[in-house]
Amino acid sequence: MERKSNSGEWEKMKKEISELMTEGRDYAHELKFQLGSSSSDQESREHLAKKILESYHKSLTIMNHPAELDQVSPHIHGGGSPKSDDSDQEPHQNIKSSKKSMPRWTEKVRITPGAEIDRTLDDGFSWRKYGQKDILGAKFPRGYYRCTYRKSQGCEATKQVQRSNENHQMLFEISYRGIHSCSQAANVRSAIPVRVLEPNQPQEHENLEMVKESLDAGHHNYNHQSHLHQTLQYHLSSTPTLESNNMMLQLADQNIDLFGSTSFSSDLGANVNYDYLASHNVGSVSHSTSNSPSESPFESFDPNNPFKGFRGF
DNA sequence: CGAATTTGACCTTG
DNA sequence: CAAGGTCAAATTCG
Repeated sequence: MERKSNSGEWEKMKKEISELMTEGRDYAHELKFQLGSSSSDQESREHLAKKILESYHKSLTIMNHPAELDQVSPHIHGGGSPKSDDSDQEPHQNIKSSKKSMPRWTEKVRITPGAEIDRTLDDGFSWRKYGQKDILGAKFPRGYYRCTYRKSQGCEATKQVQRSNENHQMLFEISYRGIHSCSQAANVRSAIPVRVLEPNQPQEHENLEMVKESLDAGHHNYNHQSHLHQTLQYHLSSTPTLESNNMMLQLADQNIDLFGSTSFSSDLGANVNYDYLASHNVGSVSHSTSNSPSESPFESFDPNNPFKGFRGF
């Protein structure tokens, strides 16, 4: 065998592949999510599939033709076209974890009237709102939140909360970015995306099921998924902070598996419908302040009742 | 009075 | 350039 070249080249290649694979994973996450969601169009799914294939292709190309590294693999970030090279001007150094590489995922939370919102929308983390923006085509503004402990503990986790256009029930799309590194991460159970399925799922997934299966076929190891989840919880409850963070990063890599089969039935009653993940929270910082904040479109459903005394875990 | 939110300006990105 | 994302001063909350 021919060792390709110096170790620098190898490292570079390794990094590129890693990024590509990460990108592919993220797209796969999104696709997986959309497959499980009733609201996603064929077009975006195809787009995602294309992106995934692209990632594979590039990775393979790099491995087979390391010389072309520079051309093949620009840079990856979610959502956009694979162009742009930030090799030139860098306004700000990304010494810290660049946002690009942060794990991202989205969940949808539906709330039917009568649900205990305050409790339902609380993922256990403390969030601090830092912005709100009107989004084109969206009826409600999008809220931007970051971890309360960003300053004190350098926790970079953020999330965006978007209420979907007027539906009968309130539907929120919550996008998370970054993993909590704050001390809260050790205490919050579901800092990791774990899918929660409702018993009465829509019969939407008929056509999708095939695609889904073909996806799953790639990593057909259903059984250890729940094991993974258990491992996670174990770590979360037994490990203070940073370790669990690493743990979660690893797990973030395995989300695809987790989504596949891990399922709970919430004992919250029929009011709550988790479309995706287990962790969520719609913006209202329910830990230190405001319970019935203002007339923000998010809290506008203001439950006159804080439901402070819900049963513990 | 300190902490959280609001909100318009400013920065980034496609 | 426009849409999205973030900053930060002013304001509100507890």
